[in-house]
Amino acid sequence: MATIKDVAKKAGVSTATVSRVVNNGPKVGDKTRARVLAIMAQLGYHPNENARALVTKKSQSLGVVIPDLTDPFFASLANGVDKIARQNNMQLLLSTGSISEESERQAISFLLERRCESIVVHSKKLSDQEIIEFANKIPGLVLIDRFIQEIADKCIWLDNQEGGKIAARHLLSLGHKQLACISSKYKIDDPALRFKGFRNELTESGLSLLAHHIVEDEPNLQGGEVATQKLLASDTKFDAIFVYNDAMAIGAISTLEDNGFKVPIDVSVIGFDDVLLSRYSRPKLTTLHYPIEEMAEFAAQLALGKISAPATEQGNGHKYIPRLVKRESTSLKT
Amino acid sequence: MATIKDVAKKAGVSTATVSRVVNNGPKVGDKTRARVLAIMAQLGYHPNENARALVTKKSQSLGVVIPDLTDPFFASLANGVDKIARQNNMQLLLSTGSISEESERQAISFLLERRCESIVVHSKKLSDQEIIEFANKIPGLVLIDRFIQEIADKCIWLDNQEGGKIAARHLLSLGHKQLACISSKYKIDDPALRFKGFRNELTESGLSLLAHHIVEDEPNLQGGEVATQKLLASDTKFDAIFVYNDAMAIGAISTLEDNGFKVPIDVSVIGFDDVLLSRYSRPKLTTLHYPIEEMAEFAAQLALGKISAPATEQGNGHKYIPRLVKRESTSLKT
DNA sequence: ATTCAAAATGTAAACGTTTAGACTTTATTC
DNA sequence: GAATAAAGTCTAAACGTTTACATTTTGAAT
Repeated sequence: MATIKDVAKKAGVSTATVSRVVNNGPKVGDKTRARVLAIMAQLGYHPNENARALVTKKSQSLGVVIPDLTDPFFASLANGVDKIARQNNMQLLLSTGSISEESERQAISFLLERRCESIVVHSKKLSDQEIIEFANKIPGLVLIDRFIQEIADKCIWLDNQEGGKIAARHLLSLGHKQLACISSKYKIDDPALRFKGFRNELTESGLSLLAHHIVEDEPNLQGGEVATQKLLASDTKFDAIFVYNDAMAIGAISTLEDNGFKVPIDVSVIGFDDVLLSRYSRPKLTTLHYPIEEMAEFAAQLALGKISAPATEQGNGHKYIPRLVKRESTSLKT
Repeated sequence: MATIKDVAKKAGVSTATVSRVVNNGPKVGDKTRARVLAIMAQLGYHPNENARALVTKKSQSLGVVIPDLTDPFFASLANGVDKIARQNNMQLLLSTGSISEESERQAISFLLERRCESIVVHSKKLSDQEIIEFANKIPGLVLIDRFIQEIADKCIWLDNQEGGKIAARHLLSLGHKQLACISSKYKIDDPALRFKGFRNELTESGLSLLAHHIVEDEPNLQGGEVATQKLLASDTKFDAIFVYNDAMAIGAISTLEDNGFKVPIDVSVIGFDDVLLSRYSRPKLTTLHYPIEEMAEFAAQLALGKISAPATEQGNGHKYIPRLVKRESTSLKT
């Protein structure tokens, strides 16, 4: 692979001049520029970005850490970041760190070691402390889907608890009284907060949510099916289900219908996230819109320092509120 | 950010020794190793991967070029590659090059400039010639979802034409005679080959496929809806539709049902790809399984040189055949 | 022609690593 | 305790760039 020296020698100029041509630098004559360009093409020269990053201390890339590529939710997140990266002529550096402490650490380290100066991190397992340390090392680190007080102005997050509350109000307003929940088996904050908000609202209405009203499984389509089977196998009576996310909700509806329940006639189902899929399932899913792509774009701009940082108003960081999207999977209690 | 020199100085050893510790090299005493390790932790030292890549000419990463993150098909592809990367302790370097010649070129160049030595490329727009040139520069480049004779043993591809043939046979065997097609508006090989295989098979059965039997749109859910609306708006009669991919097929079913058609009673619909979604739509989608994740894993291994390369048998490269998955969206003509 | 500023180009150090090869210390054997 | 092998450590060059600063060239103004 040709280097800048090869180009310089063949063009009869110094590497400094070639470098200026490569970077569209200012002080270089027209004929020289043309000659160098020609030779670059002839030699198939591609600058070594590692060398360049080493000396400039810039990586020209925007990093993003997510657990998993196949989950459409994270795909949207990554896509939002990618969009901003392109707008700024940078490339996406994607690092997957499936939800485990060690792999999240590795994923961030990977970016750090490449001296990626701006990164959007989704992390559920790392301790607050460790994330704060990373943030101190990387000025352009922002945290998405999580709130840590000490670095509030670098946090872009969704108020999950409020989401649970909104879901509860919706179901209650439809006249449902026997509520069940399908949750994720993973012990991260999100499900806990969603169901806390949900339960609080029920309590205010004099209803309660008992342990056997909540079943858990993997937060995906299959998990929704399995969880619903568990729910059906128990004696629990329910006329509405609040489900952790859309994928599970669709799995739940699938299983309910396979077992002779009509949604929403017999059971109302409400999901969370509003992934594209929810608009195309039958019945169309009522859910809470999680503006993840918008949040990701905001996060990316923040990471790149493109935003003059309205920062934290109430010390809340950048908080987003989910929005109820009424479709067809919930209806008035019959 | 601490460098190897800082660590060396503080530990009272040379950078060579620190380097050996960092890389788990052999010739270093136990007490020294322990001391260096301690100091590394204390200083929060993270090796500069750019410098390392510069001198070793190894990037420790596995590249993948895909058009888009939000398409579940490509997400699966990337996921397959990611899986192999992890197995080999490498990180994924993902480069998106939405389907345009220039952005595909940029995406590959990005990887090349980082001296990523193994890359899995999905490219539809670059000319054969240009891809061959890249392949010559990068020994570890493999091409997925496309076949180029000159680099046959680096190609992992699916026989789309055979897929079209299988779809046609299936529909014919169910007694359908009035076939329509919904295609992608993008002029790449895949739809062309799928419908060529489909048409050929019809011709053999004495049926024909005329221009007005084929409508095109964006290859996504919305596109499927729009295309179906076009089909309904025309006078074309049809009792079965072969759809370019699952996303469009689900959009199509959605629109058909909104217009009073029952699937599969009134119209059979067959998709292509077998994305996860197809198992959860209602009715469950009959489709052709595209083993993209398996192919991606194979491609990644090939790129990494982990496979002793059974290479090309018939000069066909690594060819995969789609498999019919019968579910609920097709049925006997009533 | 001479002067001088501006433009073009070159020189060389620096970025943070790895790794041959040289050197030093330690342990083993007699 | 000498000889030697083995283990540990260091020195210094190299990787491919960028970029201050120095130098040369050009051309306009006199």
